[in-house]
Amino acid sequence: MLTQLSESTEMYLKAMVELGEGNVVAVGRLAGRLGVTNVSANEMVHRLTDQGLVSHTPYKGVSLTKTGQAAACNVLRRQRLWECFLYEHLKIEWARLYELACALEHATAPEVTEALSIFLGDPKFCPRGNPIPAADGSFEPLIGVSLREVPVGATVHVLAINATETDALRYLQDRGILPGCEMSVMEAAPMDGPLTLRIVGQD
Amino acid sequence: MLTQLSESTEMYLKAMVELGEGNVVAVGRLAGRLGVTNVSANEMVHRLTDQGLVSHTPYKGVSLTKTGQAAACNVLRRQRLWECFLYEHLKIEWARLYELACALEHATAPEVTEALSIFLGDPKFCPRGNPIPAADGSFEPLIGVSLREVPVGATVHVLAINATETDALRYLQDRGILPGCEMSVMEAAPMDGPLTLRIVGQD
DNA sequence: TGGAATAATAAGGCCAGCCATATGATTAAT
DNA sequence: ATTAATCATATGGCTGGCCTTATTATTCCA
Repeated sequence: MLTQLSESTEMYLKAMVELGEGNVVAVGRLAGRLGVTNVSANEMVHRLTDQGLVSHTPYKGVSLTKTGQAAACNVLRRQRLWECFLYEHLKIEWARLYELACALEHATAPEVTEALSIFLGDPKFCPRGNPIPAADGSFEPLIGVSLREVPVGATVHVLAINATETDALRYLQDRGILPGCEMSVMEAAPMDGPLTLRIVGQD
Repeated sequence: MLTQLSESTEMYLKAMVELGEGNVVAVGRLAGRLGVTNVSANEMVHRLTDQGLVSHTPYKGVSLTKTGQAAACNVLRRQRLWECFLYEHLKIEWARLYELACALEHATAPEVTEALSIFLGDPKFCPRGNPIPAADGSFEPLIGVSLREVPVGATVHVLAINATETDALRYLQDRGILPGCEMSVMEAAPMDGPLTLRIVGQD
């Protein structure tokens, strides 16, 4: 059924979940995320549509079909299980987990995925704090708040990191901004400008 | 330097080591092993030559250059380390190790390879009995004898399995023909016909 | 030495996934 | 209502890796 999707296909599907705001994603955002041109993303969206993985309403956006959703969760599961393995057992640097696990995920057969999950003790979250979809495809997204929506002065716990680029992750890592960390918002510059944070336990 | 080789390139290089009889391999045998036509293998050999990975003497065969040798050993190292991991930690069926590890090997960054080796305790042999090249590329092939060369009546220990196809491996697995097993050659049919073996400990 | 088997090359084609450039269509905001 | 920005589409092109179907070289063996 999941006839074996190409690496590229898996990346598109995963990207859709990762930036899936309410399920409909603009093709342009997909393109940006995947580092391809809008034209290329558009072509690919057509192919994905033909395969029944997404549905595309021109000028509106793309959304995952049932099948696409299942496939995407499966990719996410592999990705995040590998992140756990690389972090806990191979002691790989936190900031590189996403990148390195991403390469492995496309090469992982179902029996390896499930054996890996068992080996790891069926973890429910990856080292970036994101939930790991279950083997049956069930997947409950985090209930949390984007940092941008936190009022100035409030103190929060970091639930998960959404960034995926190694550089961005390293930036956070260097400042100790990891899941579980506690911080308060000191200042928010206008026009989506920089946030000034105080990390609890640092000065 | 090892600029990142394509999956296909890595497969060709690995195949050359695996069936490297005295280092010069006929293009036809490469094609057979990789399941492509002779024409395709020939084209690919050209590309590999252009990349300085192999050297090809028409009508004679192909051999690995220094660079190609190093790259091939590196692939082999990844392959066999993953075999160890899949077998010892994920409890994957012996006959499927090659196939599943093969997929992972191409997606494995250097730091993952080395961290994996440490995690596994720097194993020297894979579950098929073949040596794992060292991180520096050093690699001493096994000293053993092909079963076809064993005289009738002799008793031998199985040092390593060379087969890579899952079906062939499963055939051996089902008969308990694994590294370490002891057997004697009862009969050898002419013209490279079947061998009749007695496995020590079985009747 | 001549023929069979094997190897190499040439020519044309396919597919996925990307690219650029250019032209329409739609949306949203003034 | 007009316009800028975004999105879609058409066209043509590229690369890697594979394919088939010839045709031509070479090797090896009888």
